[in-house]
Amino acid sequence: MSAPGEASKADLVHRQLKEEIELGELAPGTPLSELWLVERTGASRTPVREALRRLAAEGLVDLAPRQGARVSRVSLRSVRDLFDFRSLLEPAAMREATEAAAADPELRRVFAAMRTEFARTARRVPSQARSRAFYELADRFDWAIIGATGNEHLRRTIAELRPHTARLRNLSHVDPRRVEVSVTEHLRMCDALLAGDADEAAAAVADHLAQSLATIFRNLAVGPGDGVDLLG
Amino acid sequence: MSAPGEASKADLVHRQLKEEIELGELAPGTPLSELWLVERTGASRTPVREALRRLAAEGLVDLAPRQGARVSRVSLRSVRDLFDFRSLLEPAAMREATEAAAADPELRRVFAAMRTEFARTARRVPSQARSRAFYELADRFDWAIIGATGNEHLRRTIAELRPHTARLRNLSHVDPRRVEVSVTEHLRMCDALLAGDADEAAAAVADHLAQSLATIFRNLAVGPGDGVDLLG
DNA sequence: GGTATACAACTTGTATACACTGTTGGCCGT
DNA sequence: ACGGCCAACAGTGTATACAAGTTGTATACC
Repeated sequence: MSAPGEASKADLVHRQLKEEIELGELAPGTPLSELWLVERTGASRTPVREALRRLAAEGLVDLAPRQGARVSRVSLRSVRDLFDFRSLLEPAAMREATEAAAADPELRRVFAAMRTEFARTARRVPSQARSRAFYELADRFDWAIIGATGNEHLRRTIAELRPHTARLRNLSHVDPRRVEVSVTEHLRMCDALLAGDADEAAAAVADHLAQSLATIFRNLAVGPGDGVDLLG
Repeated sequence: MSAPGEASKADLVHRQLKEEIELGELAPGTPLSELWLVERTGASRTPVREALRRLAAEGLVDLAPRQGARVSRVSLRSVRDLFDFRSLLEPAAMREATEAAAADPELRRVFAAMRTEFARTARRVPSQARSRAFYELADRFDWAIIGATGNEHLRRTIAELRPHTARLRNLSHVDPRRVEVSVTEHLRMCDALLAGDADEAAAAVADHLAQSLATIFRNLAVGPGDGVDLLG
């Protein structure tokens, strides 16, 4: 309790790198030499190594045994895989959250408050600030869903996918019209969840994911072939 | 190709520990001091640490920040979570495998051969040897399904759950009658897969998992409460 | 001119020494 | 006898030195 940091240097390096990869500041394909990270972070090789291994386990870094680490690349294939997988997991999580909310008034209150915030966001004029505010709110919503998920495996797996999704958002530019639609999708999810309608809530998540994927593909569609790496 | 080991010491330690945990030789709750593992494995602390972190990421080891690692405990809750999660993932994987097999004659041949082996197993007299042979075959079947899964996330996640399942099997004793039923369940899966009936294949997996869970709960049911740790 | 080979720089893999924290047992005081 | 304090210990977190492998380049040879 008295620990100055509570977090080890490995934690700090891990968090910092994860954030930079998520934000796209470290572009896909960027080589991550341990020594370079040592200079950059001030930590020694041991915690840097640990952070790299963790990132590799999360799929944010590609690790080649004796030749170093790179920020993982993003292919059209990997995007499709990611969203297919999310489409499998997140409706299930939403179902659990819906049932949890039905049984827990406090949780219901939290989601009701978020619904109000989404509605308020919907009425704001489109702007970069609104987009930022929306995505920040959507993040909190997602975390609330994750938190309401009882199944440890499901919770951890979904949480591990989030940085990938966030990175995609940050690598492609935000489309204001997409925000418009996404707000209404979130309202639909909130309504179903608050109504205790698990099927509808799950369907809402699935639709939301399908729409997100379509938008991302539209904004990313560039390369000649399918297996082409987008960035890096 | 000329590398003497191809595998780093961290890999070796990781693999060894994983196997020992899976087999139950290292019981849940067993403290895993780094120094003890250093003596035990002959490697130095660095690879030992890396192996421990990896095992922790896989959920086979519980890591308490400044006080060491223990083999992760198994609770009724964790068993339920595991099987609920598998029930979400594996039918989806089976669907993918079914479609892959429909499109790939070579793959179909592999599964047909396995079906034959399952049938042969069914005709053997019940014995410990048959049980071992069956589980070895079932393992190969599972890996074939995993291998036929196109989605990287799905594949990796399912693969990561396998050691947990195997450990449960090894911690509870094998029930010969369960083997009997499980063989027929696998035959049903093979038939559906070879017939290209994805729905039936998925349903077969779901039933198989439900039966497995029921058996494990029957064989483990002991403790007073729900949250009670079984071993360690 | 092209190819093979030896070398050099750099990278990761491993071992070990040091720093710091949490725990445990005993001791003292009450 | 019981409870709290303190010190020795054990264990992890970190830094760094050393070993081994890989890649790219320059050079010699065909």
